[in-house]
This record gives sequence, structure tokens and C-alpha cells, in this order.
Amino acid sequence: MAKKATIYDVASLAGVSITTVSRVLNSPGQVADTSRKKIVAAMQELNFVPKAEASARARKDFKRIGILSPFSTAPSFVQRIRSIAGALSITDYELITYSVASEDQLSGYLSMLPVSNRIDGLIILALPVKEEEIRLFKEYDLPVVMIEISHPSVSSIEIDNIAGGRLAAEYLISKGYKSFGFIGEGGQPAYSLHATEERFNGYKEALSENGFNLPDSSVSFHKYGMNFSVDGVKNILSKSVKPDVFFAASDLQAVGVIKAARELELKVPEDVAVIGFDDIDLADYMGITTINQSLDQSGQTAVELLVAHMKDHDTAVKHISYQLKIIERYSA
Amino acid sequence: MAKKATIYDVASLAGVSITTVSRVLNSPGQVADTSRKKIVAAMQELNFVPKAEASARARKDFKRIGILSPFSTAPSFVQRIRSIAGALSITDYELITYSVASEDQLSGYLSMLPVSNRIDGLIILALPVKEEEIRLFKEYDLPVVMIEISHPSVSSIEIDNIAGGRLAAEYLISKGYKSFGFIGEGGQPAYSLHATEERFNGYKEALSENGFNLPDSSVSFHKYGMNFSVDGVKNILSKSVKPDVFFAASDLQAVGVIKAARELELKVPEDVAVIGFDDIDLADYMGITTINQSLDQSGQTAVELLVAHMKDHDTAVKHISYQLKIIERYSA
DNA sequence: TAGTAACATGAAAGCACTTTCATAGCAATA
DNA sequence: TATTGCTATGAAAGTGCTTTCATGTTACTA
Repeated sequence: MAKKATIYDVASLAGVSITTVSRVLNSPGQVADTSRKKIVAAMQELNFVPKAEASARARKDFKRIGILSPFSTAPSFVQRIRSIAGALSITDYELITYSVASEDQLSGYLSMLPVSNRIDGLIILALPVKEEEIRLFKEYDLPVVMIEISHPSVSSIEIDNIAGGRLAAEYLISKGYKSFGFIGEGGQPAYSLHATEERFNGYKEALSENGFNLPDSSVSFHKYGMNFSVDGVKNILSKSVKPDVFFAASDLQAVGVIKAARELELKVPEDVAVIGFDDIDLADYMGITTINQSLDQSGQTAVELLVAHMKDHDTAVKHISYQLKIIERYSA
Repeated sequence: MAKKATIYDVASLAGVSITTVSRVLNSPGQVADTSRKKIVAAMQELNFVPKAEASARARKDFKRIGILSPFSTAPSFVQRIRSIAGALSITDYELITYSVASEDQLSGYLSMLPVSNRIDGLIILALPVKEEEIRLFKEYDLPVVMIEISHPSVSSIEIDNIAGGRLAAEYLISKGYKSFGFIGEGGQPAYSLHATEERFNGYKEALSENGFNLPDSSVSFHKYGMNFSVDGVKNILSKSVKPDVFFAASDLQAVGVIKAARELELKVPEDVAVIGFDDIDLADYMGITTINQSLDQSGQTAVELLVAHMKDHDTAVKHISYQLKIIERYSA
């Protein structure tokens, strides 16, 4: 009560070294249960509170990494974030989540995070970053890894969406489908990316290179959400030219196709087939044929990249792209 | 370009010792006018901000809340966490995720988080907390909200799993099913909760109160994971007494039932029906009848509770429980 | 049953400053 | 001129905490 207790006091009361006390505070997992109990008891007895600025002083890096991602419930994001969290949990970095719901918020974070030095590494997921913001990262020497975005001077994990679209087309052609449709998400907020369009373009391109047509009436860009997908598909299937297979820009939309099929009493894949994109867990559960983009692995890789950059700020910038691959299941 | 400048940098640029620089900061009167001018100029040039101050200032405008959850990829957790992140993103709070993979880790966090004053508030998700740890929260005045756990002196959001099990039974009985089965997750780690068993007990209880039997041969507790569920179901369906409906302790396991049915070429719900629990997104996508426990709303509520406690540390403790409700879809 | 891996732990070397203390410089006193 | 009194200054010793590294102890192969 008289004066502030320090870890030295705690240590001597608990009969351990200050190191161990410090560890209880920072990575309690490394301390044996019995020691920890003694130490915590000593802390209580002394009413110990660590002096914040002393530790700020002693700590050169914060051991905190941030993840900046769209506030989206899209399963592919969720799954990617989950894999990052998983990769991080075995290290002793704290994970700070910043989820952005508007363009203002995005640029706010992007301009403050490098300066405020509250994190010592940042992963940006599927959000567009301006040239000037990239300069800020450099200027303040904040290691950054981007996923689903690409910039020459920042390490990243990239997805070749156009190739993905082409791959879908080629696969479907090889399976003998003749009449094609597409559904995807349109009208996304300006601050997010437009993977859907790229996938669409690749698809359309490869189709026409192979002499197949993709009539506008068989294409639907609609709002995000299952029900919109269902409506989109139903609408297309009510036209005179009915596709016998859809490429859905994401697995979730592929589910929409299946749901629409069920409501129309059509059989999948006999009456309508569908191929998705992402290979989220759901695709496996539902037997959806899809394009795998290594969602789970990419988080791990992103973390490794980031940690490398944090350890040595001059590590060479790397751009990694995973091989997209068709996962053949039941739906196409 | 340079990272954080220190007083060393300032000192050498100004051609004085660090002592003098420090004195400019603390008692400028003692420093000769000419030296002080040089030093101030150097500070400006280097954009110098004392580090401790920087982090102190940083702490001011941002509060930090922690979430302690099992390191689980179970969709119901993921979804709950997502809803918390969402609720937080519109506030000025940072979200720090601590995921727990072992009992030691859990008690480590629990004993250190209150003391280390890294966070201003804590949400604990589905992890058991000991009496003594609760005392720590009080002692160090750390606001806490618990989800899926309950303790008289801590605000919480609770789930009545027994009632949930009963609800499932009653619903299925009312739909005219006669022969019942159950699948759930068994052998979970000791440090996690046992919602599955409670759901099972409620189910069995209500069943027998209504004169129905739940034979052991129609019950499977298996490891977490889709494939185990599929095996469990197949195993049950190979017995002489075949249930015509399953209660799955979670939606994911309900998917297992559906997958097993597909592999056995049984129709859902005609040949085997299934009701799940949680109402995760997936349930909607797949048309699984399930029990909704307000996953999305609960995160929001937890955040509100916590913020109230952080604003006023004497806010009354509240226990909130959401009404469980059947969401009728196709699977049962 | 040796042989190695894995863990818990403490000594000691930081970290970014602050403080103490000794001193160099210099004008004012004797 | 010799002595004192002051001030501005830097070397070095803290400050309370973190982190690296080496070591003793178990626990787990083979």
C-alpha cells in the first residue's frame, strides 16, 4: 500500500525470479501452473499493477499484429480470418481485429495504424489500398502483408481471378456442358474489391475462345445474399434459353443455385449443374464442385510472410499465388 | 523513412549528450538557451516523440477489449465472434482475440489478463471460469461479460441447453416422428463446456416424459468433425432399430446426418430427418431445421453489456437469456 | 536404460529514458 | 592571485520491465 510494488517485490515474495513474474504477465502459457499460482497470489497480496510505461519502454516490438478486413459475413472471409487466427495462436502475437464497414473507416485505419505504432505488423484482407497509404507503411516501416490484393512493393498472397474464371469454363466444357450461365455479386461497396467481375471476365473469355456463347440473359449480377442468388437463378431459368450449368462467383452463390433448383424441382447436376469458387467448408458439406484457392493455407502463409518481415524489415518482398484447382464433387 | 527517433538520435544530431536532451524535456530551465534551441530544432527535424508518451497518448483514444474463446473452428463460435467484432467495429474499441487451446493456457490468461492491464474489458466465450478467477476480476476491477457460461456475480448471456434439448424433442414429437436418435460431440477437452450433454439430457428427458424411448444404440457421441458425424450416423443406421429422426447437438453434425443420408441414398426428411442446433448461416443455406439461439444478436448484446460495465464499473450485473426458437426448414 | 527432446526457470543483457553526481568553465569575491 | 560560488553539462547508475540464452528437470522415445 505504501509504495508501488514492482515485479521485484512480487518475485521475492513468490520465491521466483523477476523473469518468471514478467512471463506470467506476457506469456502465461510458458509458466508452470504451480509457479503461476504462487505469483498471482503474491501479486494480489502486494496489490501489484505493472507500470505501463516501463513495459512500453522495455518492449521494442509490441508483439501485436493487426488484421484489417471488410466487415463481411462472407464465409470465404471468415474462413480466411479463421486460418490467420489459427496460425497466430501458436505464436505469441496478439491479434487485433479491425473490421471496416465504410470507406471512411478504411482510410482512417490506413492512415492511423502506421503512425500510432500500436501494432508491429498488419495483414490487409481484400481491401483496396491507395498508393499514398502504401507510402505511409514504408515511411513508418510497418510490415504489411496483403491478401487478395496486389502491389509491387508489398508482400502479398494473390488470387488470379481471371485464371479462375477460365479454369471454370474449361472444366465445364470438358465435362460436356453446352449452355452456360453465370451468377455473381454486383454493386459491392466501392471500398471493396471486385473479384466477381474478374472471374466473370475470365469465364466469358475462355468460353468464347472455345466457341461458346454466354448470353446476357443467362448472366445475373445481384446483391450479396443467398436469397438474391436464388431469385437471380430462377429468373434466368424462366427465360427461353436455359443454361444447363452455372458458374457461381462464390460457393455461397452456388448454394443459391442449388436452392433455386430445389424450389424448381430440378435435379442437380442432371437438370442444372453448378460450379462454385472458393472451396469453403460449406462446399464440402454440400458436395459442391468448386475451385479451391487454398483458403486455409493462405492464412498460415500470410502469417509466415509477415513474421519474416517483422523479424527482418529488409526481407525481400514476395508475391505468392496459389495454384487454383478444381475440386470435383457432385454438383457439376 | 526513419522509424522512431530516440533521444540518442536527437542528442547526436544536436551535438549534446542524451542527458541534456532529457533535461529539455523535463526541466528546460536548467538548459542554456543556445543548447535548448539546437535540441528543439533537432527534435523537430527528427519528428521526435518520446516513446513512452506516445504509447500513453495512444492508449487514450482507444480502449481495448479482449475476447477469450476456445480455439475452435466450430462455426457457432466463429459466428458469435464475428458478431462481436461487428458490434465493436462501429465503436472506438480495439478487439484483441485470445484463443485458448489448453487448460493451462486458459488459466494462464485468466490469471494474467486482469492484472496486466492490457485490456479494459473482457468477453469470455464458452469457457469455464473458476471462483477464484472471478474474484480476480473483481479485485482488479476488470469488467467482464460471459457468454454461454453463468455466474451470479458476472453479467452474462446464457443458453438453456436443457430447454433446447427438450424443445427439439417436443417439436419432433409434434411432427409425428416415432423413433429417435441423437448425435453429438463427445470427449471434449476438460477445459471446455459440455453443452452437448445438456442438450442430450433435455432431449432424452422430454422424450421419456412423452413415453418415447431413446435406445443407446441410436445415440452416438463422437469426435468433433464432419466425418466422424457421418460415421456415427451410418453406424446407427446399420443397427436393427433405425431412428427416423435425429437430433444433432449442433448444425454441423446435422450436416453430417444429411451427408450420411446421401451416401446411404436415403432421402431427407422422408427416410431420415434431422434437427440441428445453433442456427448458423450454414443451416439456412442447407435448409436445416434447427434451434435458433440468437448467435448474431448475442454478440451485439455482449458488447453493449460490457461497454456499460466499462463506462460505469458499478453497473448492475445482468443475466440475459435469449428465447430459443425452432426454425422450421426442410430437414425435419 | 540410455539418449534425446521438451519444458520450466533464472542470470544477465537490453530498452528508452531519468536522475545523480562529478566536473569543467567562468565570473564574482577576498 | 587564489578562492569561492554558480551554472551548464555529460558519464554513469538507476528505473521497472522484457527478452535472450544457458541450464537443470522431466518426459518420451528407441
